[in-house]
Amino acid sequence: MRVAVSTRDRLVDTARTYLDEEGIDGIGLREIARRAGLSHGAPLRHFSTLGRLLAAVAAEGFRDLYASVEVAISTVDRADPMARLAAASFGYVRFAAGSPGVFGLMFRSDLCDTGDPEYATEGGAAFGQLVELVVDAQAVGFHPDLVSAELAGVLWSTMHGLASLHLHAALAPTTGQTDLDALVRIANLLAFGASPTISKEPS
Amino acid sequence: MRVAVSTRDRLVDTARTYLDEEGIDGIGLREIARRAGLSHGAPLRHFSTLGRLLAAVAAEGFRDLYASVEVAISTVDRADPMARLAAASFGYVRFAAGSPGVFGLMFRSDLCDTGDPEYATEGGAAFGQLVELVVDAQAVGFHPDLVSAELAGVLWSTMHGLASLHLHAALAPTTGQTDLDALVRIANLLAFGASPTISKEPS
DNA sequence: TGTACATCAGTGAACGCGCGTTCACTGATGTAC
DNA sequence: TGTACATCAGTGAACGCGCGTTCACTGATGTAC
Repeated sequence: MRVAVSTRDRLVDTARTYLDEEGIDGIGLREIARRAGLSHGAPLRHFSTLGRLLAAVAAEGFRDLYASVEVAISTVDRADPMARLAAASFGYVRFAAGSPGVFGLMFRSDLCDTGDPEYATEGGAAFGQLVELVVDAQAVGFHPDLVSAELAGVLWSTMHGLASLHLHAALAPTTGQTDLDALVRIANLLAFGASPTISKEPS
Repeated sequence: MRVAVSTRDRLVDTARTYLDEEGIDGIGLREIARRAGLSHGAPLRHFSTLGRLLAAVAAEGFRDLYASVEVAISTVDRADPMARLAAASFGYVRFAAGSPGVFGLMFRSDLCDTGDPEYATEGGAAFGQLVELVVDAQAVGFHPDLVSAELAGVLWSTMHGLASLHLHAALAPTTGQTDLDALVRIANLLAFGASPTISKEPS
């Protein structure tokens, strides 16, 4: 079933597809318009600048990241905060692995207009989701003395670093053909002493 | 004392200074030449392409990263592998904080010609340095069952993520005015259960 | 129901920009004899 | 010591490119009366 969709949404969708298929390199107003079957000036009827368009794409990415973490969390025991936190790690890197181009864009402040309110809102929501998980974990004894946001920042950084370096293939030549999930399992082991059940992949 | 230096080295130096002062955005052959007081075509007498020049800059960056880690390590007990590993984390982020532009460039494969042998050599050396530290730590009981290169990859990723997100100011708005060393201390606490002495900054 | 007007998405030509790279050249330096 | 030649770093004009953005326009749609 095809749904009638606004040109605006189609532009964002086209950009997302381009990014994940071709990478971030050739992204631009003209290329997006070309792929959407529009004249090269058309996107500016919907976004005042390229930076705004890309910010909308990135915001959509943060929404997907949020959803990916939700999916991962839903596969483990709701009453086990540590398991949820460990699952969130998998959710994070799976999003990055599944949408490498968008993931790469989301943290490129030279491309996205980070002043866009939607960008800030969605980015904040994704981080807030992790902070909540951390707070719950602290309530059951996981480093309750640390500032939640800082602890969340460190966990986020670990997943972010794993995903970034893996996607840039910076780790592959030195660590071999290691898959990302295996590295996340190690990261969880270091941070949480994660149990085997936690490190299992959700189906 | 000023030392006579080759134009080639001056170009690399000029690029490094530009990157750390102005960021990665306006980098290019013409800008580097301008700052070095040369005509815009001159750099091509020393580097066949811009990508090669930037690869040389990045290679120099890896050498500095290596040195920064060495400095950090030298401040702790040589006979304590865990302390050395924890100190290495500080060395990593200090390099990134001190040379944010070069650090940003080093992992931009769209800008650096990563086929450059010097780039690969120096990058490999920096990672190898960390692997050696990990091997020593494993010898005294730190997750001896894990593959050294994978464990090193996870630790590298954590520091890389912290440095990247911090420099992009992605963490600042949500975690507050947190300084980088504080986050590294938390990361070390999670990974190593680091003692206060380890988390102290080398002077 | 019909007419006049406003709105606005989309078009396509044009502008101005800075880029990486090429090219023919100049001029200084080093080398062979 | 002097001459002829080769080398090569550096110059500056030029090429061709694709970019983001502007602008006057067309044509379809919606609205007021």
